[in-house]
Amino acid sequence: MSEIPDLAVMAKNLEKRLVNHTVKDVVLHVSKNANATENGFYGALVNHKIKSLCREGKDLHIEIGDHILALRLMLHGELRLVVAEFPKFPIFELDFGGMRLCLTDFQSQARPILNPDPVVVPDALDVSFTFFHQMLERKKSDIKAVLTDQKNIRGIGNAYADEILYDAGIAPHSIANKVPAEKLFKSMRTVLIQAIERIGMSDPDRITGENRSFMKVHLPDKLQTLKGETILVDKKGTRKSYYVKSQSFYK
DNA sequence: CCCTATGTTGCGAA
DNA sequence: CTTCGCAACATAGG
Repeated sequence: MSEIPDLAVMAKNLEKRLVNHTVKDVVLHVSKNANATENGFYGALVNHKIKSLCREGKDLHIEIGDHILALRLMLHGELRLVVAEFPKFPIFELDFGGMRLCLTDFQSQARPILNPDPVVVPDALDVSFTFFHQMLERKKSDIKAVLTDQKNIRGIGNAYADEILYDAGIAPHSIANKVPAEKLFKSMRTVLIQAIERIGMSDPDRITGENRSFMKVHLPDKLQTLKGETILVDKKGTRKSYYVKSQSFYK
């Protein structure tokens, strides 16, 4: 659920809280999706300091000693910094001796990844226009499916894809290689960067959850946008797209 | 009780 | 072979 903006704010706030803390213990509560055993995480991470923490696509990357610990939140993963609490649905935790960082997920899909493979797919906020344009040229599927597929560009999910396409005035089921690439590229950056700024301002200490109060069209409970446009809903497979009539359909 | 939410995976179809 | 579309999985909370 968490996409680039929420994760970016989370990463910044967590970094403030965690840099220079030493990992004293690790607990792997749910191992089925992890790429290492509890002993593997323990050996790599314990007695090492947190050097930095950043967002990479939809993952958080924590640099600990000479290792990278990636946390992938999937749909419902949440992070909490706690002292005495033991949050429900624990997946993994880093213990700093008193304070603990807990990854939880009621669907048990969130996972810790030790030393993830180096990333080759560019992030939506790092990708060059040239690369983005060439990637779109190769795709004949729905533009929305292209934007949300992490094999193309990383970090955008169902909700922000709707917001970006609304901003660009492009209908979600347009054919990817027919849409105005430059317009879409600009909207992608504008929407994501503005959301990071707004969430950062309104939730200066947020380390979990998401803030969708700034969304303009991905509004499951509303019939109209703030501008009074009727919100249309389309279901393709089980994914819903929210958009308005004025978004052009390129085919 | 039934429905909703959606990231990711994997398979069948084109 | 490649690419696309969709079903399947996970399950708390409304």
